[in-house]
Amino acid sequence: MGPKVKFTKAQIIDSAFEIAKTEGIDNITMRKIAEKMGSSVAPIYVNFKDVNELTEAVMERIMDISQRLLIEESTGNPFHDMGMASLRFAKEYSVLFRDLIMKNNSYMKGYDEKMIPVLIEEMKQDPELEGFTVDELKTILLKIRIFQLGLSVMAANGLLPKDYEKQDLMNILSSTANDVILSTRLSKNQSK
Amino acid sequence: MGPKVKFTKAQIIDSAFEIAKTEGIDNITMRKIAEKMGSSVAPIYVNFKDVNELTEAVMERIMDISQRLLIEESTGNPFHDMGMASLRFAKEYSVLFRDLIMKNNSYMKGYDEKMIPVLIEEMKQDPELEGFTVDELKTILLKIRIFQLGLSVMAANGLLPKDYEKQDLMNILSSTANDVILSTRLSKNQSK
DNA sequence: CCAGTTATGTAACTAGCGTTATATAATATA
DNA sequence: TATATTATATAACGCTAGTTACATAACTGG
Repeated sequence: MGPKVKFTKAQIIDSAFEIAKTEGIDNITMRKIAEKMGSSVAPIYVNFKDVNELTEAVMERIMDISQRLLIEESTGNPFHDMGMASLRFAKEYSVLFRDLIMKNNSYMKGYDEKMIPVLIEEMKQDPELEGFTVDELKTILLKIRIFQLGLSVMAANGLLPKDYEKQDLMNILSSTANDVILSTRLSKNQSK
Repeated sequence: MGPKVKFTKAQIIDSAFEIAKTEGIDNITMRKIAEKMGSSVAPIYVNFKDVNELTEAVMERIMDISQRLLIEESTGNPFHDMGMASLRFAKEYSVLFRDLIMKNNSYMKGYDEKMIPVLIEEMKQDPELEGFTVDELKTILLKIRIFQLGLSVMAANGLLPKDYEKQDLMNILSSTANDVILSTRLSKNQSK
């Protein structure tokens, strides 16, 4: 019904994603994508209504990646998995990470709000966290999430000591998690 | 030697800062500033070579503010002061905070690097931190700085529980600081 | 009071953006 | 094979930037 397709939707998203990954989401432009593909802007407009629809597609691609990272790091320990996935994302896609955090975007917010009750449930099953009230668990989780975010932001911005590797990041994260848990347990027992 | 000055350098920076504060640093434009002042762009170019020189001036203004906050919160306890100042900045200037953190800017980086040795020295004097090695103090400080950054990012992005006030922020910060210190001391004693 | 200086306004130039109108050519179907 | 379809290229339109050229008018030193 027409000539052969030279530039597919997937290629367009790929190119747009490359730009977003290196220059940030706001720097996606129709002309840059076209140049990257060696085409004009015409094929883009055949596949996408406008630039918003295209950036939406790129956002979905980004969410897929963060989902993939979470699966790749899956060990069954939800703290570890989320921490590792978040840190990998912050390090491997630091520009995008900054974009997402900075944009205060609804993807992340909704994701968080869905994950918190799940994590609390997981925590209830964890023998290491036995004996805590739900409120205590919530506070522990909040502290760990705050720390993890701070760590990810530092990693994305190169604010950590030069020789810090991924393993060091995980170590300091789990070390601090232990600090919080241990300390909470102590003050709990003391007040008894 | 010429007509009266109607638009001073200070006024220009003020207007630019207002725009930055509400719309972000990238949204400073010559025409917007002019409109805010009720002038043309001409007075701006008399006072600044180009838009970069102007945004530099705005950055300095922002640094002045963060400095002012630090002084206003000064109680002698460096943890408390930095935490409070950072949290106030994140809450009162959330757009700017996001710009600064996420831009990976050299101001912050240099500031951090200068502050760390100072804080370590202060920590050495703190009776609550007696008996720790310098390496232990460094780890404690790093953990607290990471947590504080995460907390500030959450505050700036409205990611914390709805009813969280400034006092709650300080409470969770100092609570976590205590967790870290207590836990570090325990594991230190255990290994003896 | 005159001349030079300069603060300001106006309008234009350039560049990059999203978008669209038009032309062209390749393909499938009838 | 002829025609309708459609993927692509080109170029233009309108918009918003930063920047600058030019005109105007106010002030000051002589």
